[in-house]
Amino acid sequence: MKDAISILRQCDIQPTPQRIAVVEYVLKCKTHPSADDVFTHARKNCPTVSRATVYNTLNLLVEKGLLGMQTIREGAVIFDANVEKHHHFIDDDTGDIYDIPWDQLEVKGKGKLKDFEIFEFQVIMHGRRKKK
Amino acid sequence: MKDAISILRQCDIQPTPQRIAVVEYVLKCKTHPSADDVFTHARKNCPTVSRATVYNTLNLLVEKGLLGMQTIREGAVIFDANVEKHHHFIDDDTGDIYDIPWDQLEVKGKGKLKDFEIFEFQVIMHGRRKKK
DNA sequence: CTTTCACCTTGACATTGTCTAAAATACTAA
DNA sequence: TTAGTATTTTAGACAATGTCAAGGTGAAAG
Repeated sequence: MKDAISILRQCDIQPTPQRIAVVEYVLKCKTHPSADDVFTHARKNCPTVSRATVYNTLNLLVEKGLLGMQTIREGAVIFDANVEKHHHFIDDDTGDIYDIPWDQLEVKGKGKLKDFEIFEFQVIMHGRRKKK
Repeated sequence: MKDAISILRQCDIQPTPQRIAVVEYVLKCKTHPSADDVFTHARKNCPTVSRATVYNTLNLLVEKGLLGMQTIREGAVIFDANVEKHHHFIDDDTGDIYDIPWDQLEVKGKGKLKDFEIFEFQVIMHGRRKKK
């Protein structure tokens, strides 16, 4: 992955130490962190970063298309470094969220919804991940 | 629709005036109200009902299967008097949420997800409702 | 009448998220 | 370099969502 500074520059965002700390965590995070998760981890590399800056930076990244935002869990929005289209599976036991590749599922019948213009869609599944 | 008192009795919930006010609004509501919406409307019929009682009653109804709960909108959980399986369409302009009948869409490929045991799923769509 | 029990209310509390004012920092131009 | 301007950051206030505990109310049973 490109380094945080190039990524920010490429999107016309000034790379400050605070933003770098946020980007370095959130864009290489394999899980689906909440804003507070990002705040906690960003503090490790940049102990002075404030909550407001974390929120500002996350919103900036989402605006620029570098980060996905999902409202599939109760209580807090979660962020997703994977900005490719994909579906989501939520393990109800652990709360873990898994990305499901876009081409694994096919949704048929959207053409029948004459009253609706669909910009985007996804399948949300709940269940339990099988033990290996 | 059956009256609120019978519905509550049928589920072994004591029908108090507060609970009746909540049930009467939320179970005949065609939209997808938040807990606060329910609170506001229940107050009209029962001006002393408290926020805590509204939350308690809503959680009871969800437990008993009389009410659906969805976490598809930012900021607050929404409730759904329609407890049949269905999909959801969210109008990004207005924030309105529409139920999409279950048999209008078909999701194929779930069998390929060998690592996951799916309890339930739905399609969430975002877009704009076409003007008539 | 008193006890008991379920219920309700109030208010405290934690969490998420936004906003503002002021301080700190970083660019720009002479 | 220095002054001036623009951008960022911070701390704290604030509002909204939701849960919880403590105490109050009221009805039924003995």
